[in-house]
Amino acid sequence: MSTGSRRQRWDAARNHDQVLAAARDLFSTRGLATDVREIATLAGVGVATLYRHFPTKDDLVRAAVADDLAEWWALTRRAAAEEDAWSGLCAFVEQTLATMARHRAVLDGVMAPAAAPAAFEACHTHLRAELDGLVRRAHQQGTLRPEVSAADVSLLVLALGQVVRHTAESPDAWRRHTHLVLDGLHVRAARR
Amino acid sequence: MSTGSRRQRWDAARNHDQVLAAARDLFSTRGLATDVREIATLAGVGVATLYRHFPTKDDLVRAAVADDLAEWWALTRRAAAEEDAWSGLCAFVEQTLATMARHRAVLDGVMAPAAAPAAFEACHTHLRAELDGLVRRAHQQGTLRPEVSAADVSLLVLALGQVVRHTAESPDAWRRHTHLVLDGLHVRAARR
DNA sequence: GCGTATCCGGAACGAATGATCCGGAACAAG
DNA sequence: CTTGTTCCGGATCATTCGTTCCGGATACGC
Repeated sequence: MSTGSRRQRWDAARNHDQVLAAARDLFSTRGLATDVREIATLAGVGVATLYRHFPTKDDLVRAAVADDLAEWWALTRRAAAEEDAWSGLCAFVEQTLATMARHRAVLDGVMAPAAAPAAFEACHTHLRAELDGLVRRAHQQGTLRPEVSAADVSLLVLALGQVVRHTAESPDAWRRHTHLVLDGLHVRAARR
Repeated sequence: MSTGSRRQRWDAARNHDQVLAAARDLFSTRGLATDVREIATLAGVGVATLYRHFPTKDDLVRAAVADDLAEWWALTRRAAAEEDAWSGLCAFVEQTLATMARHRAVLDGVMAPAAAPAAFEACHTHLRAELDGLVRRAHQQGTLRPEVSAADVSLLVLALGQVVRHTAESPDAWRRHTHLVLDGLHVRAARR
């Protein structure tokens, strides 16, 4: 975890890691609005030290969520590759929301209309890109209602993020709600 | 519109009305985060005057949204009284979202988890109360999928509020999306 | 141990924003 | 017009939060 760059003091590297750990902790439980001072305090460090390692709060956010975003994207890529596009779509949505539920900063960053830090620039693009193929395949397989576009699903994810925010303490609640809504977009054998 | 209280200077009453009008304007277009100074400026008045008439920003918000909330509640009550519970439910949701789309402060106030000003205290309660009856009747009439509870619809409204926020410029977009999702909760003749 | 380059921590800055103060202007009564 | 009450407006306070500064402490090479 410590930076491999040469010529750095031992305690500096330790502080870097402690700040990063504290940032991950607070950002994931309290969201993007977390005060930088709190992070520094939890890390047992002064604000200046924090800023020495991460010149901007945005940099800190980026570093704190990088792993989670990477993991999220890996999960969604896997979901998008599923043979059955419908179950892939469900997995995609559920894993996206699970990521948001686990890491409130991701929730904040993805859901914020425009005030989102640069750390989340690529998220919407990524979302749309993966969804495009998945939705197309689901339409081909006839398991997704034909009026539903990729943009619709993308919006739906943001909308369900709001559900996650209001039921953060019980994962079952948002999961149930998500399945309820997704089920409404499903074309079952019983219909038609 | 001017306060009926006796013994008030005419310019004070005029200022009261101008502040209220400015507040309505900016709160509805920019949301709750609007700076109080902007409102005062638009009203052609100093901040102190604003605070003289509305001792707190929260009071100002309350006054600015009171009519809209009343109108919203009237609309939803009417929707809740419809014979066909399903179309009543759809009207309920759509009118709620239309209110939020028209008045961003209402959107902010209702969607905010806990930071909502006191002006929106009763909203969730009201929402739930009206939805309870509506959902029960829809279940009796067999037009709403049986797993869907009033709490689900309540959450759904908040979720769709996020859609409104992301498609604020085009009312068609959120309306279409809303119908898409609602349609998924509908029990049609074709199913079962 | 000692000197030096590196790093640290808390105070302080600057901007945003809700709220208050006070000298003076505007209105109403006679 | 005079006078006294009411009201006004901009400066100001207080708080929050991202960010920077600087005197002092610390680790590392010898």
